[in-house]
Amino acid sequence: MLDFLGDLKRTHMCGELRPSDAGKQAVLMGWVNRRRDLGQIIFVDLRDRTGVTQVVFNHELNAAVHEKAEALRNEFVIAAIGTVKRRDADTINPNIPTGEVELVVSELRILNVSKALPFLPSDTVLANEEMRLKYRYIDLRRDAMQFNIKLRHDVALAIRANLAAQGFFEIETPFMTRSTPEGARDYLVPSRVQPGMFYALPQSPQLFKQILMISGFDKYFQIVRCFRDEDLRADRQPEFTQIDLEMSYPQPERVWEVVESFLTAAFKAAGHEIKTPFARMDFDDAIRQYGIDKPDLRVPAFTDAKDCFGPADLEQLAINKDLPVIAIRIPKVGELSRKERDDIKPLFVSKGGARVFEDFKRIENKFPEAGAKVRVKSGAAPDDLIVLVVGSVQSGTDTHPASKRKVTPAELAIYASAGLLRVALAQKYADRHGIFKKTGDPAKDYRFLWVTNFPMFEYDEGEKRWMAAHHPFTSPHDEDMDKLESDPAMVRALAYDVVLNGTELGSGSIRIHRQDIQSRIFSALGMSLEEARSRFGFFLEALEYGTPPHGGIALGLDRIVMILAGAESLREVIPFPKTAAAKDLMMEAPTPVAAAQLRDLGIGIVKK
RNA sequence: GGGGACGUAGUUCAGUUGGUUAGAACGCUGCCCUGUCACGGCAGAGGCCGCGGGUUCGAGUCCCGUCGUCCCCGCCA
Repeated sequence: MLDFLGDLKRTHMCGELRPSDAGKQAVLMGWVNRRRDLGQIIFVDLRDRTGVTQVVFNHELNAAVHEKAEALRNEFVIAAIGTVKRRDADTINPNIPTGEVELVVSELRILNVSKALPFLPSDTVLANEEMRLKYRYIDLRRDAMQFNIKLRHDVALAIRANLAAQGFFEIETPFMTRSTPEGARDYLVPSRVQPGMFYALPQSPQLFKQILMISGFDKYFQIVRCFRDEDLRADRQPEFTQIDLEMSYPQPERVWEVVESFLTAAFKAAGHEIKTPFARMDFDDAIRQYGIDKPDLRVPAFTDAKDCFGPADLEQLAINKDLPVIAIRIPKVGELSRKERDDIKPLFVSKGGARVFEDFKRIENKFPEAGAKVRVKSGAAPDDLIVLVVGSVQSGTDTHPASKRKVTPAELAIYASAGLLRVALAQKYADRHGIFKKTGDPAKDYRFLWVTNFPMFEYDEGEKRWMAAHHPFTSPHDEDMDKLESDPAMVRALAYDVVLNGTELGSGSIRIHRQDIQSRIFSALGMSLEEARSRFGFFLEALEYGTPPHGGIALGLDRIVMILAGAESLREVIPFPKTAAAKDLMMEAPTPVAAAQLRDLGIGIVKK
C-alpha cells in the first residue's frame, strides 16, 4: 500500500546535507538509487537531481520503519523523514559530497513503486543508444544527463543575460511560415483552411530578423528552434536550437565583438575562461592550410611539400606537379605496423583524382633527400605520423568557371581530400597524441577562429549555375560589387563563420540592405525578376522602405553545449533527440495518421 | 542515394575450425547477514541467438535478403 504525500514538505535536496546540519530534522524525497540490505540495517542511497544522501534504516532504533524499508527496491520514490547524523570517522564516504553525514530515518513514506527497469540510472556500464532513447526518461535520470541538461540551461541563461545587457531584445518569430525553395529541404505543414497549401517550419528566422531591423528594433536575438529536413549526423539534428541575432549598422567586427562577449559569458557559466578577440583567417588560407573551412587549430596544419621533391621524383611517383603536394603531420603516433598503415587507406576519400601515400617510410627509403626535407619543413619529430596527399597525373585541365580563384577547383579537391584525412587521422590516433580526448572530459584547450572572406558564389555543376555560398541575402564586399555580373567567381562575401576546435559553431554575414543590389544578386543566381518577385516579393518591397544597413549571425546552442560537455554527439545534450533516421524512439514519431485527418487537409496518400 | 560497423538472457558482453545441454557479470526472485556505500554469502528464475530464406547430416557461427541502431560521403542556401 502506497503512502500519500499529504502536506509533507521537503526540507533539503539529496545533495545538500553537510556536517553542519547534524542534529537537524530533515525530510528528503527522491529515488532509491541503490539499496544495501545488511539484515538488521538497511542503507539506501536516495537520489534527486542534486546528488545522493545515504539514509539508514536500523532495526535496533526503529523496528517498524526498518521492516517497511525491506520492501524498497531500485527506483522506488520515497520520502525519508529523520535526523541528520554526522558519520563516525571510519564510515565516512569521501567519494560523495554528502559522505560525512547520513539520515537516520524515523518515518518512511513509499510514494511510488517501480517495476524492474530495462536499465538503471546507477548502472556503471551504459545501455546502448537504442535502449537509452526508447526509455529516455530513465536515461535522463543518470548523473551525466542531468549534468548536461543543467549545463545547457546555465549556458542558455548566461547568453540571454549577456545579450540583454548588450542591448538586444528577445523577439519571437513564427514557426508556421513560408517555404523557400533554396537551401535545405523544408518540413511542411499542410493548411486545412487553404486546401493544397503548405506552411513550412523555419530553417532559420532569416527574413523575419531582417524585417525586424527594417522595423527599427535595432538589436534582436532569439534562442530559437530551427528545422531542416536533411540527413542527420552526430552533430546534426532535424530540429536544433540556434542563438540567432541581428543588429543595425554593424561592420563584421562589431558582430564578432557581440559573439565573443556572449561566448565568454557562456563558457564562464560552464567554468571556463576563454581569450578574446578570436583568431581570424581567410577562407582561402583555411583551405590551403587545413583543407577545410572549419579547421581544428589544435592539430598541426598541412605542410606544402612540393618543393621538397625534385621534378624527377615527382615524375617517378606519378605526382601531378601542377597540384598541391600536401604533407599531413599527426604528432606522436609512433611506429605503425603494416596492418596499421593499411588501416589508413579506408579513411581516405578521394575527390577529383587525389591520391594518398600512407606509407611515408617507403618514400623516405626511396627518396631520402626529399623525405628529410619534408621532415624538416613540417617540423616532424621521429614518432610523428606523416602522410602525403597529392594530385594524380591524370587530373585533367581545369575549365571550371571558378578556375581563376586563388584556390582553383582542382586544387580544392586535393586540399579537401587531405583535409578530411587529417581530421580522420587526428581522431583515430587521439589516444596517442593526446591533443584532444576521444571521449569523456571536455577539451581544456579552446581554439576559436573567425573564418572570413568566403566566396560569394559556388558553381553547381548539376544545375549549371551559380549558387549562394552562404545565402542570397548576404552582402558582397563593397569593392567586388562591379564583378557581380562580369566575374561572379571572384566576388567575396561579407560572411563569416565562427569555428571552435574543428566544429562550425555559427555562421553569419552583413546583409544586403538595398533593393537594387538584392535584385542583382537574384539575377546573378539565375533567378528572373518575376521569380524573385514571387518568392521574395514582400521582402524586396520591404527593402525599398528605408532599410538600414544590418547584419548578424546564428550559433548552434546544441553544438556549444556538446563541446562544453565533452560529448561526441548532440544527442547527449538534447533531452529528446531523433535517431539517424529522424525517428523519436520514445514517442514513436513519425506515425501514420487517420484517413479522416488527411481528408480534412485535402491530402491523398501517394504510394511509391 | 552510396560506403562501413553492430544486432546472443531484462542489460552489457563472451561464444574456438560449423558439432551434443548457448555461458559470465550486473539486474530480478527467495533465504542469510548491524556499518555498508559498485556491500557480501547461498539458492533460483530468465534465451525464436533481430526477422525471413538458403548451404549443410548438422547453423548463434557460412551465404543472400530484410529490419533496427550507430559512423562517414553525398546533402545540410
